[in-house]
Formats: sequence, C-alpha cells, structure tokens
Amino acid sequence: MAQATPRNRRRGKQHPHFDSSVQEVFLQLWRTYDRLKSLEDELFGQHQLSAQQYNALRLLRSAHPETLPTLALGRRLISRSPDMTRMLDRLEKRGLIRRERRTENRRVVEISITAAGRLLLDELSDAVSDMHERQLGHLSKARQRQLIELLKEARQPLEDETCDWLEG
Amino acid sequence: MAQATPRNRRRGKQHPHFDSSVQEVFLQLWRTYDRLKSLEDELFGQHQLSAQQYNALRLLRSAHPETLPTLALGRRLISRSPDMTRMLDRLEKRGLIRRERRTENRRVVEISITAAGRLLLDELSDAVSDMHERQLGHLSKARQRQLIELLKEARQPLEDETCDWLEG
DNA sequence: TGTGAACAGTTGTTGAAAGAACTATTTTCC
DNA sequence: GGAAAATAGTTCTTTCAACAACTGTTCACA
Repeated sequence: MAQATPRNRRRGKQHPHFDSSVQEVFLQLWRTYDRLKSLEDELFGQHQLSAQQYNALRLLRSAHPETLPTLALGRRLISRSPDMTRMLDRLEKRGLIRRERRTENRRVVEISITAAGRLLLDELSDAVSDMHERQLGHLSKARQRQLIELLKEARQPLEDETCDWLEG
Repeated sequence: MAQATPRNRRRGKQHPHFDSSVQEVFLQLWRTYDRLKSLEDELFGQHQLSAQQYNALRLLRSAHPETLPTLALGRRLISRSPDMTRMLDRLEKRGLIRRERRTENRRVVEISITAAGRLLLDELSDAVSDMHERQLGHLSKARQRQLIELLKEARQPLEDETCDWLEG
C-alpha cells in the first residue's frame, strides 16, 4: 500500500521552494530561532555559558533560596537535556551552583544557585536586556503577544504533559 | 557607570516567569522549535540523517541536474554550518552526493546529488508528509500563513543579506 | 610579472550533545 | 520482610558542532 510514486513532490503549486506548506512553517521557525539564538550565543559565549546553562541559572535563581532536584530542573528547561549531570558538573566546577544529597532521600541531588551564580546573573542583566531589545525590540507588544499565541497553538499537540517548563 | 543594582529583574509585573516580554517570545519560539524538531529527529534519525543533512539533499535535488558550490549550498542551509566539509564527507561516503573540481576554477568544489540520494528522498517522501501532518496539521492554512509572516517580521532585522536561503 | 589580497575549502583540536547501559536508593506489595 | 519494580542520577562511547589555523587557487594591480 501507499505506493511510492517517485517525484510526488507536491512542488510547483503554491510552494515553489518547499515540499509542503507545513515545511515552510517549520523552516521559517527554524531560521528565526537560529537568527535570534545567534545573539544569545554571542552574548553568553563571552561568559563561557550556553543559552541552556543561562536558563538553568535563571530557573535556579527564581527558585532561590529553595533548591531543585536535578530532574525537576531538567523538566523545566526549554530543550530536554539528557546530559544534566555533566552540564551541572561544569557549573559546579565554576562555583555557580551547589549540589547536595539530603538524608531523607539519598537518591535525589538538590541543586541551588550560589552567591557567585547570582552575582554573575546580575552582572549579565543589562547586557541581556540590550540583547532582548536587539532580538525583538522592533516588534510591538501586540505582535509579540500574537506570535506567542500562535507558537503555543502550533506546538500544543506535541507538548508533553509531564513537562512543566511554563505556567501550565 | 550602569550601576549593577542587584535584583533589578523586571519580574513580578506582567511576566512572572520571565525577565522580559521579549524573553518570553524567545523561549516560546525555542520551545516550539524544539518540539517540532523532535519529530524531524525521530524520522530522519531512523535513516542516519540529521535535519540539516536532509535539507542539504533537498536543496541539491531542487538544483538537480545542476550542481552547487559548497559555500553556496552552505548559504542556503537554514542554520549556518561551519562544518560543511565534514557533513559532505559523510554524505559522500554513503554515496548520496558527488563532489567534483572543475578545471575552470580549481578552488570551488561542485556538489550534486546522486541517483542514490534522489532515491533516498523519494523513499522518505511519504513519511515526511506524515510528519508534516503531525507537526502542524492542526493549524489552518490561514494560521500557518499568519505564523510565517510573524516569523519573517521577527527576524527581519537580523537577516543577513548575503544569505539567500529563501525567495529573496 | 610577481606580490599581496581575496577566495574556497580543509584540517586539527577541543568541547559539548545523544543514547544506552549502569549504580545506588527507595517503594510496592505479596 | 524481602524480591521486584520504580526512581534518580551517573558513566561510557560515539558522534557532532565550534573555532581557529592552514593549504591551495585566483585576482588585482603596480
């Protein structure tokens, strides 16, 4: 079944450069993400941080002075990282986070941000604001809100319910 | 100057979880990209391809029977790849592309897709369509178009004019 | 005509992602 | 109360991406 007719490429109709309209959306999304991300990489790279690491620190700061178990932190990160351990190794080696095992459940490793970590975030704060301005400062708040809603709608069926990375 | 006032986090107003409204847009964009990309990875991974490699093959097919210089291909790819050479090495080793140096300009390496490469794309064609359906089939064409326009608008100031990855 | 600049790719190194297999700890439940 | 299952992280290995330095080729122009 589903005979593989060669050259059934759905091209030459509405979407000259794409296999389908969905593909165009995805490629536009990818491209836009890539361009905006390049600014993040530029800024955070100057401080030997990845965007993922910055977000981990940001989440830890917002939890501070509470702590977060490793996997709970992983679930809140934007893109799943199967390499939590080593990412945290790097942050710990630099003194930006602290790890501790509690006696009540010796399986979980509780993570918290250190004073040095918070200081680093504070030092970055202005540069981050500038970057945000360069990223999307040209979009009105209304357009930004519109974009957010469309993005949520776009990924909604693919959203993993066990992932509590955002307000519900 | 720009005294680093600690805790000037701009939070607690409109954006409880974010440093700013732009950051929310970026994180939503990142998350949506990540979710949609996971479907691409799942499909292409079964054939030992990355999404980037698939796109390279797609572009080569659309140029076929013409060839493309390495850097021209790189410019058309969605995310800039400073590692063209080794990516093409892998595709060439599998017989999916061909490389040749012409006598008129021995600096440039012309790339073309082989019959095996085109066959692979044809075999993938139906599965790719299914994936597109699962990615964004739930969005109406109008919503898709709206999203595309917002994405273009979002990255427009960051778009490198030397990058001709799309119609203009 | 020949020297320096520009161009097109390649190579080498280092660091980080992916995925699977593994260890240690706690819970479940008969 | 003890084996089996679930939970929480870690480690191993292979692969991939980033960055810079390098080779070879052509062009500009004095």
